Amino acid sequence: MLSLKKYLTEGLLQFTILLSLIGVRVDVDTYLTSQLPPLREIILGPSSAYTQTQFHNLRNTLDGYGIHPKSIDLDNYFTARRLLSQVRALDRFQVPTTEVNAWLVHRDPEGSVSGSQPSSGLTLESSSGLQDVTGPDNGVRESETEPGFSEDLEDLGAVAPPVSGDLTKEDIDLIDILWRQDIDLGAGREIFDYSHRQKEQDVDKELQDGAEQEDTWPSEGAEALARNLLVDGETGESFPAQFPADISSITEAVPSESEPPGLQNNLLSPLLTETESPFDLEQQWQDLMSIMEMQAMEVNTSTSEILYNAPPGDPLSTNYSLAPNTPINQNVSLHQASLGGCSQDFSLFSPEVESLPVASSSTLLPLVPSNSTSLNSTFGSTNLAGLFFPAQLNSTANDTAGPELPDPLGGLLDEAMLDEISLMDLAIEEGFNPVQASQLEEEFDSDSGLSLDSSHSPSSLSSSEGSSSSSSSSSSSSSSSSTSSSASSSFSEEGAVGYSSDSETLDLEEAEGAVGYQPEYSKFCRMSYQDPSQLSCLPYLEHVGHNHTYNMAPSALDSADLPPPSALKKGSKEKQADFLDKQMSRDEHRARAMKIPFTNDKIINLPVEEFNELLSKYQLSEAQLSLIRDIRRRGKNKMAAQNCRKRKLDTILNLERDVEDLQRDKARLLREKVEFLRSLRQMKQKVQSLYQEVFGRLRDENGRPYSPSQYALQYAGDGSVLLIPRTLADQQARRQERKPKDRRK
DNA sequence: ACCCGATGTCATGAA
DNA sequence: ACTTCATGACATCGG
Repeated sequence: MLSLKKYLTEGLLQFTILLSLIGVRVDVDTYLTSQLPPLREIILGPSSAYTQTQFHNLRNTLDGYGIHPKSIDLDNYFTARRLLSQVRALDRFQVPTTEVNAWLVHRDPEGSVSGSQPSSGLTLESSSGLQDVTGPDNGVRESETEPGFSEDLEDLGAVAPPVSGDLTKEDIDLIDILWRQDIDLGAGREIFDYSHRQKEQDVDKELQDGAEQEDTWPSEGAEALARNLLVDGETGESFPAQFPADISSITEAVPSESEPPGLQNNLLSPLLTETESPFDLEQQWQDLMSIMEMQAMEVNTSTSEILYNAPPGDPLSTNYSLAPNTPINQNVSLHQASLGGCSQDFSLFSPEVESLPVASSSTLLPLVPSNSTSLNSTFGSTNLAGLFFPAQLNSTANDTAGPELPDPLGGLLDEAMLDEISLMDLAIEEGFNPVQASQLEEEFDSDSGLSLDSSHSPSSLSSSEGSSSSSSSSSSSSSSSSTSSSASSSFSEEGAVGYSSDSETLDLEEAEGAVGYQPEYSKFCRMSYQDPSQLSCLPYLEHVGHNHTYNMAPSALDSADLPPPSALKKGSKEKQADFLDKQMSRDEHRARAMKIPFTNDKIINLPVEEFNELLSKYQLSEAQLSLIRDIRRRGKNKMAAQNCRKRKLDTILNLERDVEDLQRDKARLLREKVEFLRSLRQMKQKVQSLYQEVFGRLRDENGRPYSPSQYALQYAGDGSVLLIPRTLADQQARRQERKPKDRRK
């Protein structure tokens, strides 16, 4: 029952958290499931975590709403999906190690492949590790995961110092921080702004240095983050600069590397593949589109200059500029980049808009490569990547698309994202109240703590009761189990209290770490163990029974059962003797006064039949019989009371544990949410960059670039990409923006 | 003297 | 009807 209850509660909690993480959007599953396994493997590489996901279920639900396998969102999608799977797994049972492994596997390939994203990979891993911490092995996990996390943070250049490894602590702080972040992150614009600015500031320099990027990124990324953050408030409207900057940065970065085409492919392909946003793809896309549109509107002038007027020295810039001229492989690249999934989300454009751009080849001309059939075909197939890739690159891009998941751009973005995340994490951790963490830990170990305390308290008593040692083993074992339940079990089941020294040693050994965590527990344990009635409960322990203690008192009873005084410890001996004398239950005294021929233990613990037989053997007066019955009643009630109290304690302890577990799970889920948001940001950034590239390559009939202020790209539900006037785009963007907000409310 | 925790006891209800 | 158990309430005891 308890397990089931716990399971349900945890499941509900996790589910709730999951919903919140997803942004209360249930369609996450659809996104996740929509993805094709092979793609996943290609992109992410083999990972146990991914393999376990069930595609078929989700696919069914997709029905035309699915994400294109090659869509840019795949990466985010997979991550989200992985997270979901993990979350779900949590409901059933928590296998920390597996989770951690999954993260590592997933991220390593990216980091390694994309030199530009080392930090991101690290952060992801670390975050995942932290998240995974939950579970029975908390301590171990924490220890294991945290180092990585801290490292990641350092790599990222995170300002905040690594927090202690305590998950609980982190979890607590994380929750608050994450929630705040959610609010902040919820807005897609911020992300974009951030990404743009980063690109502007950092990408240019860092991208150029292929190998150096990794090293430089963390610090710069952090700076960029800071800048972005500052700007974010404003960014809703300050996009203009970003647009050009991004493109320029990309162009520059590509040339910097030895092989521009390869780089481009890497960049594009990874971007496309990596982005997987299972959850709020629609929303994300909408936000992205709106942002992009806004940016285009505002920035177009500047962007156009930057994009089209790339620095002469930059090969990339030249390539890009040329790219429009060479429509060749755009299709291919586009397929890789596959925006199809996105296109659905971008349903913003009305049929009108679509018709316009499509109809007018002039507007779309740049997009429509000679090779490519129509824009719709290329884009519809979900490939915007082609647009981004130069013709030269395109060929390579196609081949490499799968393996090259990590792209320079993605890496850059990821890093930037990671920086933010790391900062967030740090903040969270910092926010984490050490006291709380310590408390959590103590609570965690409280069980063991109980066992220890129990052992101690009994020890003093044990001296008095040498004979009880036999029972002690059982009691000790139960206490040693360390869980409150165990303690309870010892009471209820055996009723015998472990007074023997053995029990103490065992408890100590087993409960080592937990010692002294919570005095309360110790008290509880002691209470439970102490009671003599427990001993008396067992017939075979009668001689040792709780009455037994009274018997032991030298003066008190003349019963032969009493253990030799020698057995008692000297110090405790007298003490106990006095105690026993005084304590000698009133019933004991009364029984003695009434000259009852048998021990109270027997009176209390004998089965009814035997008890009746016993009574029948003696000629007892009414007063004696009455007393005996009262003794029996009181004795039993005493044990019952003890059991009841023990039960209460157990329930309380269990509840505490459950609370701790739930808190841990919550913290982990929040962490996962952060990571998910991170991936979402990355995706958005990638999409934005792609958008910029595509738009930048568009040329009108005269071969001149379109003005971002006048035109914008629209993603149709069918996967096609249309070039439409700004006014229309803005209108559509506004419409879509409203919907998501309304949903949330 | 007072408080508090532990324990015992009683009354009551349920099984 | 009797016994046992569970539990709230109260009393007691010792620190």
